Amino acid sequence: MRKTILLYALLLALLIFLLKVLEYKFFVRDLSLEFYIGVVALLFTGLGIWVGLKLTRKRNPMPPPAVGSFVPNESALQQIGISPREYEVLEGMAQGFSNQEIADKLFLSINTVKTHTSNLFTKLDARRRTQAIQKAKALGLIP
Amino acid sequence: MRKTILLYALLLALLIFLLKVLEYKFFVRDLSLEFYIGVVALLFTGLGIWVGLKLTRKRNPMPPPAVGSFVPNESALQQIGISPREYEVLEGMAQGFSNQEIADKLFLSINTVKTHTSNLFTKLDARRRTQAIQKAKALGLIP
DNA sequence: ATCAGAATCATACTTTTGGGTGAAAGCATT
DNA sequence: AATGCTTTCACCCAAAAGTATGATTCTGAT
Repeated sequence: MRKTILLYALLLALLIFLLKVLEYKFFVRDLSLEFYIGVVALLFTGLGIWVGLKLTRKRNPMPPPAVGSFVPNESALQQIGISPREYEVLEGMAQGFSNQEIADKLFLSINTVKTHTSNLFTKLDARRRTQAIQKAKALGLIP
Repeated sequence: MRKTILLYALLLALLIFLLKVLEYKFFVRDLSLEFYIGVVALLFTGLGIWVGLKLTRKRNPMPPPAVGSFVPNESALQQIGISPREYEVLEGMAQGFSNQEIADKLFLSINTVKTHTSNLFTKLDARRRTQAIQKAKALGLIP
C-alpha cells in the first residue's frame, strides 16, 4: 500500500516534470491544453484502473482447467473456513505450481503465499501440499 | 480505499503546490496548466478506478462434471515407460505421502524413492511432485 | 469506535524435495 | 556371456517447502 502510493506520487512527479520540460523546450503552449488534457486523462485512467485493481484485489485468476468447469463445494469451504484468497492459492497448488509461481500469478510475495499455504494445511489437517490437494479433492473443493 | 484516495488528492495538491512555489520563485507564469492537470488527473483517476472495478466484477461458474470409476490408462503408462515400481511410488505421491512415508510403505530406502520420483519427473516432464500428479491425472494414469 | 477476520509481508530456521552422479544386483533376452 | 532394463541404494548440493512469530493494513460487523 505504501509502495503503491509512493509509486503513484513518483509517477505523478515524473509526468509533471516531463510536461514542464516539454513546455520549456519547445514552447508548445498554444496547442498544448487539449493535448495535455488528453495525455493526462489517458495516463490517469490507466493508473486509476491499476490502482483500483491493486486496491480491490480482484486479480486475474489461475489458468483454467482445460475441460468442463467445476463447482466447488461451498458449504464445505465455509465449514472449514477457507477464505477466497486461500482458495486461490489452493487452486494454484493443485495445478502443480510452486509457491513462487503462485506468488507471481497472484501478485503476492512468496511469504504471503507461504502464510496462506500454512493456514490451508492447518485447516485441511495436512502436512504437505500433496496431502492438502488430496484432501481438498476428497472434499470436493477442487476438481 | 477512501483514505487512499484522500491521500492521493493530498499528495497531488502538495505536489502542485510545491511546483507553484518553485515556479513563483523563478518565473511567474500562467497558473492554469497545472490546475487543469491536477483536476483532470483527479477526475480520471477516479474514473479509472471506477472502470477497473466495473471490469472486474464478474462471476460465472458453470455446470458440474461427471464422475466415473477409474482404470489406469495402461497404454499411456507403457508409452511413457513408467515401470511398475515407479507407478507405486506415483500412487503414494498422489495420496499425499512424503518420500519417507512411501519408503516405509514399500520397504525401500528414501534414496530409492527419490530415484523413482526423479525418473517419474523426467518421464512426466514435471519439476515438482504436485505437477507430476497433475499430469498423471491428466493422462488418466491415476484417479 | 472497537473488534474480529482477512490479507499482506518479513525474518529466521528446519525439513523435504529435487538434481546429478555413480554404482551394484537381479532379470530376461538375445 | 553380453546386453539392456529395473530396482536398489548412497552422497552431495541446491532449491523449495514448511514452521513459528510478529506486524501492519483494511473491511465489515457490532
